[in-house]
Amino acid sequence: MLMSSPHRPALFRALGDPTRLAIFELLARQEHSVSELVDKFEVTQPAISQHLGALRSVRLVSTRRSGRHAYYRARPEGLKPVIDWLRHYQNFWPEKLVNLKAVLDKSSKENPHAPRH
Amino acid sequence: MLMSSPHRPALFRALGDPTRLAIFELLARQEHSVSELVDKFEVTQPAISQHLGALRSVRLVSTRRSGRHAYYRARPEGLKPVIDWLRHYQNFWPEKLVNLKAVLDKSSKENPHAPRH
DNA sequence: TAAATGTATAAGCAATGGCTTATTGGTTGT
DNA sequence: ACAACCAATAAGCCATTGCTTATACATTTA
Repeated sequence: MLMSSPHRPALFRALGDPTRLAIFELLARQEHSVSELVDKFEVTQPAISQHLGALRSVRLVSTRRSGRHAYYRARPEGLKPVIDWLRHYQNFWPEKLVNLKAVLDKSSKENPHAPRH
Repeated sequence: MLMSSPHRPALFRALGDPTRLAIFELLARQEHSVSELVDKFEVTQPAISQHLGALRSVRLVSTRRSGRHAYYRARPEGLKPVIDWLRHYQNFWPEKLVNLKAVLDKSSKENPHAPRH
């Protein structure tokens, strides 16, 4: 049976913990085994495994077993609900306020510290 | 002094509660007074005020006072850190995995939660 | 087989979060 | 002035969360 997409609050909640978000960001850059992740954070292995379980439960990461190692990587598609949600607002917010496509089109190197008000 | 943008985990956390996310979504569609929000949810006025305080603390909403009423509305710019974060991934994820622009270009009818006009 | 290794799960604990009722402060209307 | 009203804050309660240590399970290695 096809698994349903996690509810948006659950997705946001999964990303709402600093350690867990950092883990996700590492896994977005490249696959890591659990023990590799343990080496990179100040928490114990069970804590890492629990964070991975939380990320897995909202389908933000996938896992692959090889021998006694478990390799995790981010699932970019897992962010689709967030993207859809932003697109949703795109439809009824004044374009000038947040033009998602324009933002996404921008080169990432331009003014990372642009003023906000 | 210029206020700094909230850290991403804090932003995600603010959106990670179902009631608070629903409040934000209402405020994204149109301005509401606190008492109007109270009428739309099953929680008490203090609970609503606390959620609004949480959203305000990460700059996702702004407030305007008029007489004894306080009117809140969403701040689309408050979502910019989320958009920037997604764009960030755009730069090092294989395009086929999550082409944000493509997703944003898709017709909204395949989105089960498309906005009512 | 036994020991070591990698990971997941169990159990418990302190901190946090979201709610409630009670109260306060500020504004409007009589 | 007083009462009614709107919203924010205080204080307390209970559920959840993120961590820990202890343990279980599977795999590899000696």
